[in-house]
Amino acid sequence: MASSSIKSCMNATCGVSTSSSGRWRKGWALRSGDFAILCDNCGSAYEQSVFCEVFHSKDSGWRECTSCGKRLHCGCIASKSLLELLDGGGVNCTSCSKSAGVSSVNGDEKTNGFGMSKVDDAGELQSASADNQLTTETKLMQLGNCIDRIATRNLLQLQSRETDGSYRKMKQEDMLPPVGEIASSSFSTFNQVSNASSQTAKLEIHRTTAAKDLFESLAQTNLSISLGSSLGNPNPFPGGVVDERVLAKASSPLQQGPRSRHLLPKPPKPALVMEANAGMVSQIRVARPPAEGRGRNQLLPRYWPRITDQELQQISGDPNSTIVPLFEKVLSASDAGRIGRLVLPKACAEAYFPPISQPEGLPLRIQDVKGKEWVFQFRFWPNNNSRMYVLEGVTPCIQSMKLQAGDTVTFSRMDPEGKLVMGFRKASNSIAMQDTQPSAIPNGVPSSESYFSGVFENLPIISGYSGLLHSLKGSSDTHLNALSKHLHSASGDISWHKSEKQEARTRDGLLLPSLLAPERKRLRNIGSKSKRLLIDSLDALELKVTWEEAQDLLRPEPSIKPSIVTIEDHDFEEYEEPPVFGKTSIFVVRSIGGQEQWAQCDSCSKWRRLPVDVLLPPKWTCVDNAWDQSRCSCSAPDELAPRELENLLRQNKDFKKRRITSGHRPAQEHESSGLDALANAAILGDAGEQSTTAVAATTKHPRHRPGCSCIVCIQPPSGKGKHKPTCTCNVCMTVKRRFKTLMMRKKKRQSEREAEIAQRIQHMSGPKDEADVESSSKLASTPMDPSDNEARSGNELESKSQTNNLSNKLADSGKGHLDLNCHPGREEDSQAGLARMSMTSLLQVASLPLETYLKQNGLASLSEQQASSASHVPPQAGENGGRIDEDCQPASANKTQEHSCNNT
DNA sequence: ATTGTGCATGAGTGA
DNA sequence: CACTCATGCACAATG
Repeated sequence: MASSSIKSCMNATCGVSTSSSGRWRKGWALRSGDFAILCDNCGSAYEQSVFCEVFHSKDSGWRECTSCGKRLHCGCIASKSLLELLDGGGVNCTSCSKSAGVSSVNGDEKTNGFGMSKVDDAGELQSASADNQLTTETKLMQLGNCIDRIATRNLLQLQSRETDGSYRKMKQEDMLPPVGEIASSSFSTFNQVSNASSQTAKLEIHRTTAAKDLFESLAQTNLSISLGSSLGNPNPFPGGVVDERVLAKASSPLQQGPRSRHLLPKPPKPALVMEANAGMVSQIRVARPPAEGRGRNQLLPRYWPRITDQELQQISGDPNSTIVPLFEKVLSASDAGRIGRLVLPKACAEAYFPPISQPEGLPLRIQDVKGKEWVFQFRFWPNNNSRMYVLEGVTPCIQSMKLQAGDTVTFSRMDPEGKLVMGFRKASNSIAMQDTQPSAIPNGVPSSESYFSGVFENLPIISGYSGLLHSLKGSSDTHLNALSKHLHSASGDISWHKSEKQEARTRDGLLLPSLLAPERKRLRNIGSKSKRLLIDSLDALELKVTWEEAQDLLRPEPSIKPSIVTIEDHDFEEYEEPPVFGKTSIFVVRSIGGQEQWAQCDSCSKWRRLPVDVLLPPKWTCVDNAWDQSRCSCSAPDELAPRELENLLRQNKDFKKRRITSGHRPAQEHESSGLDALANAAILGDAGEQSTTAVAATTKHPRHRPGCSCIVCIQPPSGKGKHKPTCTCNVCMTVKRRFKTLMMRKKKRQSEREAEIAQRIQHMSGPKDEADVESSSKLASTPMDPSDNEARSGNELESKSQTNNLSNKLADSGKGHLDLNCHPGREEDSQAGLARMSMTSLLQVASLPLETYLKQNGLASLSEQQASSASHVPPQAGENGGRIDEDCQPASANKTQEHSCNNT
């Protein structure tokens, strides 16, 4: 992975700047809400703010390949001629230009008034159909690419369709055969949106019989279809007749090329998913709604139904019925609120619900997926000169489905009864589907997940995000678990809508931003148009997790020595060289002493023990293991027994899980300050020591929950230096007090345990008993086993001697007794001491064994302290001592010596 | 006081 | 710029 400098966001309005010197500063290069983006070509990392759409700005210097979405930054573009400008607008990366099928895009758009790559697409189709065993991914990709392009270019043009009201009887005004005539018997895989594709394709088929041949041949490849076929309806969505206007539109070259792309609505994610009978392929169904209804209104793509066969069958329950997905809507806060009014998209209401002339409307019977029938009042309010349609009385239904804002309700019609059916999709799945589903990348590029890994194979982060994907996909929503499963069967996915594909590709390619940075289009799809819903909790999760992952992985070149820069009394390690993405490793804290880092050899996959302070390059092998000469070769045996290794990995996995889980907390929680992180580290130090090993600490705020608006949680992100070290604002004071409290708490626990252990030893003699103590201390997750401390202190004293100054200061401040609500106005010295420490040092201090910490800081031993405090501290102080009393009042009667103010 | 109802407003979006 | 629609808000109804 090439490295490059982290730079400020290129969007002038973003204002993100990480380093005025242009150098990368460890721990400061990124801040919450920012993340690195990588050039797909050279891997250079650039910083991008979450919300500024650098990549969407043509002035940014970044361009996306129109075909594959590859992002290339200006440097690459300039130096390597990586882009081919298309006549129709947009750009192609050279690889796409060279690859079969795409190279013709230019010509298509120039020569074909319909913007269809008539000849080439057909050629592609033919080529694809030449082999009925379309089993290779490449061919699927090609096919997907082809169909995708067709669909993309024509999707919008097909939105205006006119029917006689019955989806089974279509007007033949355009002299086009019904879709079914062409595709029903054969090409049964197109779903509704892809139905548009098929209809689009139909246009072409009409003109190129070769394409039809292809479809027919495709049918022989066991590509099965969608709703219609699966439910016995040969023509699931025959509403698609292209009317004259459409044809006229389609005839307009103006509609083609870049404009069409630009206009391309956010399509249903898996615009076209083929379902192989072999079961290898996902069958996410994305449907255009049937073009029927009175309104003739074009449905915004955000309302297009996306329903899987499973969902449909679940809805239907009756194999003789045909479910016609009508539309869906992501619930807004007000929809899901207690008001019980679900705002219906006007076009949908007018198209698919009974016509109402009076505002009072009429009761509407809608069946849910369980077969339960609900009656809602379907009505409208006059709104300006328009109407606003609502379903009233939906609260019970919403509640029974356990839906909330961000979840999706789907409306379908069960034919021939014409019964309305309401389904739902939980937001997690929705997001999983929308954001993480693998896309079939054209030109032989593997589906997103593999592409993910392929492009970033050197980036351990991939697995992490992959894990995130999986976790999202693995949502508990029973209605879409099947869907989630399908998401993993990426290899079979054939095609996506082009823009969708690009988005997916872009996201995938972006890696960090892709998951983290909600694109505008995507946001639009996720929820409302309102900014209020732009970031839901899961988005926040993604953002935070990714950012943290990025922080974990951005590291200096191992050989580079930093210069220390003091900024606002904070020491930063500053590097001339840009960061690299380092190899992930596993940190463990052994109860028997010391911390360890374990890394896996890229060559032999053996795990090697490393010093904790070692930063590894992205590629690392045993040969590079300069720290253990006995294991500096891949031939050297594993140091870990399989069981130990398993344990190690499992704990690492658990840690990641915890991390992801905690990522569900509001963004604010992640934005703990450096001191907060330190305090948290202290906590995690406790927690981590509760087992034999502990994996690295997190900066998450452990004691606050979603919605917490406490002074700590609401503080700004770290790294921006909004609070000076001498700042005595409530936030800073609270954080500092908290840290001290935590240290004291740790100390107290330690002393209690030590006393307990001493007591046991006293009562139980003999080596067996000692062993029991040892084991029980581990099993009972007793942190800070004194023997451990002794064992570890030796190691750590040396390596962490640098932290002694800080520790002394911490200890000084810690000598006082704590009251989190007091205002230690004369704390500045200790604060300054804190602030001057690098985060690394702070974290190290926080993870020091208490005994070491106390010794280093000249504190009395625990037993001594206990003895002395016992004589001074009133009984109630002891009762409170175990908890952090952040809320205690300065004037509290509880204000014991232990909690007395530091400013005394 | 709480909940329900209907309308108004304005951000966001597509054409 | 017109339109959609999420939500705010005032007023009414109800407990």
